Amino acid sequence: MDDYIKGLNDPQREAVLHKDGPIMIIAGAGSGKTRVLTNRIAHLIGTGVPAYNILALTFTNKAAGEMRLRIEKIIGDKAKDIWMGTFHSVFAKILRFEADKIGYTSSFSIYDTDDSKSLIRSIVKERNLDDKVYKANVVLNRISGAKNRLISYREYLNNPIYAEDDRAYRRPEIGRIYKIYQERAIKSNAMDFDDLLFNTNILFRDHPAALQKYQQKFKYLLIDEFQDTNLSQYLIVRRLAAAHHNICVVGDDAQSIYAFRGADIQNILNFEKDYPTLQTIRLEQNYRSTKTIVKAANSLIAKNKAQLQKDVWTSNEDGNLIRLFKAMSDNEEGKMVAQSIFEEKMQHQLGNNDFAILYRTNAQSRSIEEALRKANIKYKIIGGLSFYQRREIKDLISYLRYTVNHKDEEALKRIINLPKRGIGNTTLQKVLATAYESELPLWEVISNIRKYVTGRATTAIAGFAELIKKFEDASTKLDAFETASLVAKESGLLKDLYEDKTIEGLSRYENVQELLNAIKEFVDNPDNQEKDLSAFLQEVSLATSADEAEDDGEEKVTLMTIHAAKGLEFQQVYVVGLEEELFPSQMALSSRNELEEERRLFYVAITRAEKKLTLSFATSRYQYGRIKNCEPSRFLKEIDPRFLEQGQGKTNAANHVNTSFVKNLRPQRSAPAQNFTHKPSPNFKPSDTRNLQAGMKVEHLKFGLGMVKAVKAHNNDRKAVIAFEKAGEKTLLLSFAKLKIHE
DNA sequence: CGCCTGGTTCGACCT
DNA sequence: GAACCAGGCG
Repeated sequence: MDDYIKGLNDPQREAVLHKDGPIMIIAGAGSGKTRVLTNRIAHLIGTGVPAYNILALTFTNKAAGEMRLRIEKIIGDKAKDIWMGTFHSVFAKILRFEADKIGYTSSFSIYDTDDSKSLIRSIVKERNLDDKVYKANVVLNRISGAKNRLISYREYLNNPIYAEDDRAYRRPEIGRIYKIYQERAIKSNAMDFDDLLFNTNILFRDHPAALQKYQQKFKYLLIDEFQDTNLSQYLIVRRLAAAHHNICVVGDDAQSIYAFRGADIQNILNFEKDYPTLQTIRLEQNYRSTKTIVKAANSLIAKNKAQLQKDVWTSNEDGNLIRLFKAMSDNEEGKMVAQSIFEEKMQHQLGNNDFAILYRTNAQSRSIEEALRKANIKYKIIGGLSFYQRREIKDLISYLRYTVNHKDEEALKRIINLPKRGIGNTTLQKVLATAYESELPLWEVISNIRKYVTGRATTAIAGFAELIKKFEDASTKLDAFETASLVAKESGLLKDLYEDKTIEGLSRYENVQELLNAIKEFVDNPDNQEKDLSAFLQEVSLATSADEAEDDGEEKVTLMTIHAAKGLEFQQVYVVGLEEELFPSQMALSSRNELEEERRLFYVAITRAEKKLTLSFATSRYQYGRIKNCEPSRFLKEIDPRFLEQGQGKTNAANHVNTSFVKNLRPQRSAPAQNFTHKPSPNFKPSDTRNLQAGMKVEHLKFGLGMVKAVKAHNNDRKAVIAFEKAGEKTLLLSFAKLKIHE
């Protein structure tokens, strides 16, 4: 037993040794939560609980994998039998087993956000609604919000509150769209992300035998990052725990940052009501950060009203004060950060891995990346456009999805004319309309196209149907990798890419190869019990951006959003873009709840740092291609100034920024300048010249995408693209205002 | 049908 | 700046 509790403090030990009954662990930032969780699971198994009776729900699949490895180190191979993963991946797996009970087949597709939005767009169009009012994003958010609260479309349509609300926003048709969306998804044998949880609830609600089976299987439940579960997720675990009440939740209300997708702090607050015998343990000692960082974080989060009483402390050293950089522009901010990282590496013999740069939005990475590249500092970006979102990858995946599931309408739309085989939108619409009107399955219409539709494109469609039949046939005889290779080749996708000799085309080709490699690995991995194509597709659809492995052995600075940084720690952390309307974001300003969530987000960012923390903001920044003036974030003023460099005794942090750094970082002069000599043609219409200033010099001309030349101008610190010139047509000049001048 | 292009719009964060 | 769309033309 000593093995499990060696070196733990009292509350940690208590959390590990507690075995039966409900327990809630409130784990402050850096309080050794992962260690407690792993040791607790190891202890359960060590005291006789079979590994397959344990279900551990984590926030990312990567976190699950790492935890499994750590448990394996303690108890060995048995750890393989623990069910571990995200809510979505675990319950998708269960739904595959039980699909027939809820009107699906086990090869159901998982719609990603793009698929969902595309489906909504077609419904809005079919119903002749105004797509300015019924924007796909808005509608999807509304539907998603309902599903996360377990409101079906029937309930939605019958609920006067929703109807009232939608009418107030002049979107009365949302309930109808929800209904059609859902019917269409079922017809396509497809579930979106929210359906995975929603349908699990339905399964457990309507099929007591199934529920019982999983209750008996999962005798011990552990839920990590409990503060970020939504109602739908919570009800699933509550149902599962109903038989044994062995439920352990771990979370920190101060780190709840996913309210926007339905996470509900009430889950933590209500937990005690649902489990009166609940034992609550608080882990308040921080092992990660310096006193300065812990206290600064506390001083910030104290401004929030809605929170559980907690006193996070540390016995670590005081450490450095928190640095604050003020930059003139986002580009300069990048330079300061790059320069600072360079210096820190030199002074303290650190590697790139010791640094992380965190930002509020993915778009902010651009200026930072540029600066790091110029400074020759290797970096990696977590998140952003993921591998699986790339066009060529989605193309092949759509083929695979359609091969496995002929009902998958969104996949069909993507591939039916890819590569071009002369099936245009008109034809596609005709086929879809035929299927809807005669209430036939899509595949029935496509595979017997001449029976239903006449016209030129029928030959092309018949050819397409042959192709798909061939793929389907292959999938029954070959393994997932062989099938996918065949599909890539015979569909013509690979050939298209191969013939594209541009740099872009080359990398696309490589990406497809990489996807095939991934499938090969999946097939060869002995830990995977199911190796068919749909198992692979399921895994791929639910891969988190944080899951993407990228390991060429080189040390790199990590760039990511704060959301993606949850659960991670770095010796030195830079939080950039601390400007009002960016962080906190514009939209959060009007609502106190949202403002408090932004504050928690900043709290998460600060508490990622072990030794040194640097905050920065710019006084101007690009947005939608134009310059925006920025004010320092209110959050900077909320940190107790005693913990900020040069902050003694003053109240306004932003006024005593360390500016010594700025002097060394004047923008460098580049490229020979020449006077701007272009004469605007009669067609010249200056649409936006806000960034165009007197005295600007033309820096260089650029051949951009296609046939367009860009004329760029700059003076000392402003840079602007002021015109595009169409090749061949002398001087059709349009005016734009941009800051970017490189490349 | 398919390509080109000019116009328009954009509420971040993630499964 | 990028993604998406409508409209025009070969």
